[in-house]
Amino acid sequence: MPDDNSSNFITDIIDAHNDSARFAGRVHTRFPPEPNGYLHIGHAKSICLNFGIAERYGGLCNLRFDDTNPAKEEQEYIDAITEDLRWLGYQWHDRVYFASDYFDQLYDMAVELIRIGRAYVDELTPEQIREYRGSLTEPGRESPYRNRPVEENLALFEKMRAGGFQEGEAVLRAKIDMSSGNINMRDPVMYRILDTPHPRTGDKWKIYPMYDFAHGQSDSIEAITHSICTLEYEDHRPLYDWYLDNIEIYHPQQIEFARLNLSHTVLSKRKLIRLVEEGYVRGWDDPRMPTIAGLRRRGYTPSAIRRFCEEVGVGKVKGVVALHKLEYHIRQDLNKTALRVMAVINPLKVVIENYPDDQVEQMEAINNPEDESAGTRRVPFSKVLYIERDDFMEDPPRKFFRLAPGREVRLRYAYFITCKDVIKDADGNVVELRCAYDPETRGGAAPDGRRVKATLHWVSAQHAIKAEARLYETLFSEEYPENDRDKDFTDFVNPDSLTVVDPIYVEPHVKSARAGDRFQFERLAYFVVDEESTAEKLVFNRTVTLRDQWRKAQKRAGKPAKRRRRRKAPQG
RNA sequence: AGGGAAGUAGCUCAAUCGGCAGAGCAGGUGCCUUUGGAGCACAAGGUUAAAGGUUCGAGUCCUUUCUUCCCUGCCA
Repeated sequence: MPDDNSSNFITDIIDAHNDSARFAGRVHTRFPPEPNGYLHIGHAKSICLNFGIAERYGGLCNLRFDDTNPAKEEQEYIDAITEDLRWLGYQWHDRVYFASDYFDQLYDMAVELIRIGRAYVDELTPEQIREYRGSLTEPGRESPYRNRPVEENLALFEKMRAGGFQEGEAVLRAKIDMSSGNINMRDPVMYRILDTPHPRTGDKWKIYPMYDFAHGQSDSIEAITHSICTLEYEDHRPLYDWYLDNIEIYHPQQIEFARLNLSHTVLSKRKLIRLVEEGYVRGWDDPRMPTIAGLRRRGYTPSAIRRFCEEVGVGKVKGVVALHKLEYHIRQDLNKTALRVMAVINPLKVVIENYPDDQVEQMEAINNPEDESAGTRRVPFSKVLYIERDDFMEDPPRKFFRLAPGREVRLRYAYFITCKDVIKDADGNVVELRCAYDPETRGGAAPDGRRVKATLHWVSAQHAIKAEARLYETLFSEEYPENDRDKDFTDFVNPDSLTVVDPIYVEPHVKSARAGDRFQFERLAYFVVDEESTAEKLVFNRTVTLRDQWRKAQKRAGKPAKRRRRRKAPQG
């Protein structure tokens, strides 16, 4: 956000560069996704950082797809990433680039390194290359092909390009230092042979540059000033610098920061793709996924995600941010903007005995107490209602202030009612409440000034519309599903991460809601209309529950909130 | 003595040139309420990983130690 004035170690570096005029005061960043998966909340941090810094300094931020490995990359991902970025609200105008746009230039740079004796074609097998590389504590050995004459290397590299080798038969390597403590400097591979068509260049190339040989030069070509990446590239910076220095082209500054980790989920593409392919979720945009597409479908807003990213900040310390911090921001946002509506998820029938059989009243309700301009609506009230089953206890504990036999409570925007009788089935389950209302309390206030301790939400049984609710819990039951070395993270997938309740009963006002509309079901949670909704039936995704101090109080008292246990969806 | 990096409140981050260690969230207490779930107020929370040194003064500078993380793809 442009109004974010907080400094961090990256802005300190940029300020120093500006003071020394290293980049003549320019600030130009880039967001470089590889199109091999969907964007997730961790990418959002990088996006906010790169675009945010450009904005802050009046600079630019490019979108660049890092598409150097056609074996893994697909057009589907390019499209999805573009859509997610737009949804988050960032602008790159016409500055969308592809590393593959630079394949010709990269090839020329490679030829140049061969010419000056700093690159060679190696015909060791992949296994041999691994052996020759040495280990973390032992130096590597030089390849027998390392000192071929320039002309031979030139000819061989041309043969690689022309398809004269099979995959794995030859690579182009930089000639650096096989005894370096930094393994990335032990003659890294620059080009490998891949007989795979590329989504953008088709069959033109048989050889593809490695990340290290493509990224820095792409930054250079685009005149990037600050190339911000994650911590695992710290070891690559000497190589980033080496290529630029030896090719002798404009030299941006690579800066590494700690990627985002979030509790109760995983944020690596490799793991997310497993969740999708192994069927733990319904797809990349499953509302339980930490992907941008999943969060969008879950009902998250771009501004909540952006504020979250601003709040977690940027540093070099690896840590895990608690999921509740993300939830805090979406509640904060939705509290100000979501329309309030009444809905009953787990119904208990209430009959108002002294209310006229066929009477229907339209009660005026406030759409959003946080936003007067949202106006009011009318909610039908009649003799037979549903309230939330959790809002009644036959034998309530001391601090339970809701409905109980003989007790009076308020029905929101309607009347005070008193529970007169409890009707049970043969098994002793409560199936219906017989209540009396006080006609003097219409609208919810008593002329005699008497007060009630609770206000309940309700719907009129004959007017309520039926809908489906998808209640989500965390995707993983463990806070850190990746930290058990003996178990696979999928062992910790939460079996209760999705509970479908069908039907729930919603006040008729929402009948015309459309996919993407967000509501607060009062006293329960925020919900968003899912794209699978039809004209006949709305489907609601629970974005996040309201903060629940009753449940918290129960925990504190050491009594599990028995009546609040998640119930199974009714049949049907 | 393989290379690289990081240690400040429960979590995520601040702390200008060396000058009284702060904030948000979580947790706590209380107030209020026609959402008991909104809102508000208050308090608490620290041997700045440790030891030593320089200094009138060290989270910050120097030395040593400890802990944790990353690196042996023809992935990015």
